[in-house]
Amino acid sequence: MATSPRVPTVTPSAAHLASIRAPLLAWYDRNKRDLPWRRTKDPYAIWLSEVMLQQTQVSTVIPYWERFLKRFPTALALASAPLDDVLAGWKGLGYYTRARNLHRAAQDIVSRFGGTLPSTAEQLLSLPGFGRYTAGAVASIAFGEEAPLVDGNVARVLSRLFEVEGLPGDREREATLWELAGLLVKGERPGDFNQSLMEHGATTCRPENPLCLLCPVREGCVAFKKGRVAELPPAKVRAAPKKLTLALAVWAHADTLLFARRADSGLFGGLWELPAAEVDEDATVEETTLRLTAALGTGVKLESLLGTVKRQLTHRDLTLRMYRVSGPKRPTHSAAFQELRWCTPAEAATLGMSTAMQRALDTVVGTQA
DNA sequence: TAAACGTGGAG
DNA sequence: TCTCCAAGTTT
Repeated sequence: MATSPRVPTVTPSAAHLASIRAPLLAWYDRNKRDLPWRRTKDPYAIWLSEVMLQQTQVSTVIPYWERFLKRFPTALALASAPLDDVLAGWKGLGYYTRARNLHRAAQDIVSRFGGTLPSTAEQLLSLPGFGRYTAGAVASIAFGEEAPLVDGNVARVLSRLFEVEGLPGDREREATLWELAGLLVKGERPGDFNQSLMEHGATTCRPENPLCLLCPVREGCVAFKKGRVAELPPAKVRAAPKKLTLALAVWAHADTLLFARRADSGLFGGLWELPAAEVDEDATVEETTLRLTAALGTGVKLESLLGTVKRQLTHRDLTLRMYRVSGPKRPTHSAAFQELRWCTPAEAATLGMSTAMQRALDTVVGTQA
């Protein structure tokens, strides 16, 4: 099948590339932040940092990274741990599929690579949770491969430096950015260079109010030259969050409450919760009773509304309604959940649980006290 | 391919 | 309070 040659949007000269690479690397050596994962050469620890940093801010990640590494110090330790423990270690970080993929990848690393991470981007790409970015990051930073990477920072920096047009997600734009990143990474210290690009984007070439006066590569920046820094790259269009209302069953027995583990896929996949059923925003008590009865597989009676928790997720406008419920027969399993368990709030605190659910739990436990 | 997937920090 | 978003991947 013939493929038409793609016309490059930009064709930077060797001089232009050189005017960026060396100054940026030198700037990085002088200005890089002292981050804990920059003090290690352990590929596993570096991989962990890259996964945690996906869509997550540095300051949030630091304590998680240190705690997780103590609990699961090697790929082998992680592979051997129960998924439940891994999710508990990820508790509160969000995007929980990352934790499940991390766990699966560790098991692949043990079974396919003898417990040691493979060293090339191409091999890493075959592991769960490794996309193009993470493969390039681990290959270059941990193993010194001249593998490019493009994250949000790099996309912004390169868009400005080379005046790359197009909206985030545009195919041709993405191809151009990866091509530029691939040209720039060739040379000494590819891992440090990749990090310099990201560090520059995070601290200087920021989305809003970039510090162009402090920029080490201002001379080579087409957007700066043309006064287009503020308009490149264009902001991404974001879909309005959809409403999701969940009725939560607060079923008390002795000093325990009923908890359920969600299905592995979808929102809060694999996490524990007060048993939840989706309801209409304006659902009646009868409708809510039916939904919770169906979810638990046994008849329940709604005693009272104990409270409501609202959370804003990126794509969801989440409302949690906590209902005290009772019933003639206490369930121990249900088709709607992977597992049911009666445990005390203290025991529940050690389970993998979303922050949203933790808030709901704190609310009802406070209500009962 | 567009949509789904969490959270807390910053302005 | 509210909007935007931060070192992306998966389906």
